[in-house]
Amino acid sequence: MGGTDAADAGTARSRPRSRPRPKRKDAALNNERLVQAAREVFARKGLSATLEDIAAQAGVGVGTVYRNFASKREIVETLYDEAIESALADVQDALAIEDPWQAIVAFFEVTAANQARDRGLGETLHGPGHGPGAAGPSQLAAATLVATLQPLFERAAAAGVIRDGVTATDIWPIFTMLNSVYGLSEANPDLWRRYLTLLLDGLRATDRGALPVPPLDVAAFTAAVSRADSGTG
Amino acid sequence: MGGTDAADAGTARSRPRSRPRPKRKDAALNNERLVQAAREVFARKGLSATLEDIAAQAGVGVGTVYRNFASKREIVETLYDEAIESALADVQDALAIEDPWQAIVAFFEVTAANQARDRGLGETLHGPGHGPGAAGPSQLAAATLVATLQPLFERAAAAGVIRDGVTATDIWPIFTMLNSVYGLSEANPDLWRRYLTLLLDGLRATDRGALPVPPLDVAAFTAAVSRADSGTG
DNA sequence: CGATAGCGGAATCACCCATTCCGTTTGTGC
DNA sequence: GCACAAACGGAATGGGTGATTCCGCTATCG
Repeated sequence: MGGTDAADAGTARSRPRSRPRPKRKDAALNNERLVQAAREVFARKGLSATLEDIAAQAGVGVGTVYRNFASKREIVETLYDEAIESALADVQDALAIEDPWQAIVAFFEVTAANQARDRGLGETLHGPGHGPGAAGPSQLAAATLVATLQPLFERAAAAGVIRDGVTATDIWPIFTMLNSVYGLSEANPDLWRRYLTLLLDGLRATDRGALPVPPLDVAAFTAAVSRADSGTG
Repeated sequence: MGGTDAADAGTARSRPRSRPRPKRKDAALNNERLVQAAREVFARKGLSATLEDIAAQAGVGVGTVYRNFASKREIVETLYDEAIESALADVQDALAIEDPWQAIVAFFEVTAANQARDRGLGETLHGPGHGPGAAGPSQLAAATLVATLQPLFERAAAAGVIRDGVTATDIWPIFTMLNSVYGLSEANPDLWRRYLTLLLDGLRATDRGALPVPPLDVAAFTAAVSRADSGTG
């Protein structure tokens, strides 16, 4: 095996004197091309897309994928490294909005739109993940996200614009639901907005009575997030 | 390989005279026990549960499963044969309720509760299914279901109790969303009711403005249902 | 040109699960 | 009890999927 292929793809250079070869031009191109391809494929098919899909999309063979990345997991991490920070930033953006209710609406719309556009993102933010490889500090991330969201919800509660009893932990189930609906109809890629509207209208302060079941408390929330695995149970 | 094992398991009895062997007592028990085990396992884990799970639950070996059923699919069909009729019956029950809005609420609650209780049921009603085996006339079933639901929604629309623009095809995405949320927290098996309430309150006639995106039309609906496959796309 | 980094993609490996096979156990009829 | 086939358990098999590795071939660089 080549041995030191993947890792130092971008580092290279520092060869003592008389380095026999610099680096082939086409090889350099491929790295960039692969990242792009992976981005597209994961966005479209989710993290369970195969490396062959990605290679094909990049117009190369699978071997080349491994010359640029040590494993599938590494690709995913490369792409979705900042996913969580990005989501947290969305919360901050939302907090910057004056109107407490509009802030919440904006948060959901932006975040959902991102996840609708990029299925891999949604799966990354969702926990241990559905693909073989995926895993991560998602419990931590989720907990952080909830903590960050707290002010958004508290502000809305204080302003009386959000339904009684709605808490930040409600976002997990809500995004789970939205996730399931993003790809329902190819002909109708924005269909999810319809159901987000339904949900938001349900979240809004209302005279229609209390919610029938309490939300997840933080412990249950964390538990739910960490065992978030696909199908079987 | 007894040959004629599976099919006639429950028929027996009428042994003229001098039949070599009647049927072993324990064998008869196992059939019933297996059905029960399958019911429980599919309810808990969904249709992707393995036959080994079922065998274990029944306290027998896999071989015995095959002595009672020709294949996994046959088990599924045995158990969920009447699933669709049952769902249609729920619609009829709902139509029997005077109040048009309460009828809709009742329909969703009953149906969702059934699917929450039995994950296999939800998957069966959901289309081609997530497991290797599953498949079926689900497009047809779904179309039938929508047709059957039509009166329920039309009546509510006529009474002005349902939000403008909500149609029977909306049930597909809604149940898809609910499906994703049934098992979120083991500590909180009724959590889904919280989100169903949110959705129902969104569906109710409201002064909060129109929905942002049109629903699936019947064609798109059918398309969506038939390609309802799991993750990857 | 000649050496060789890089390449494509077939072959491997690792899992997973339905289904089949077969030696062993266990009711049954005598 | 006894003989025997029905039933049984569960290991072996077969097919499928997808990540990862290997290797002969090719294109680039000096």
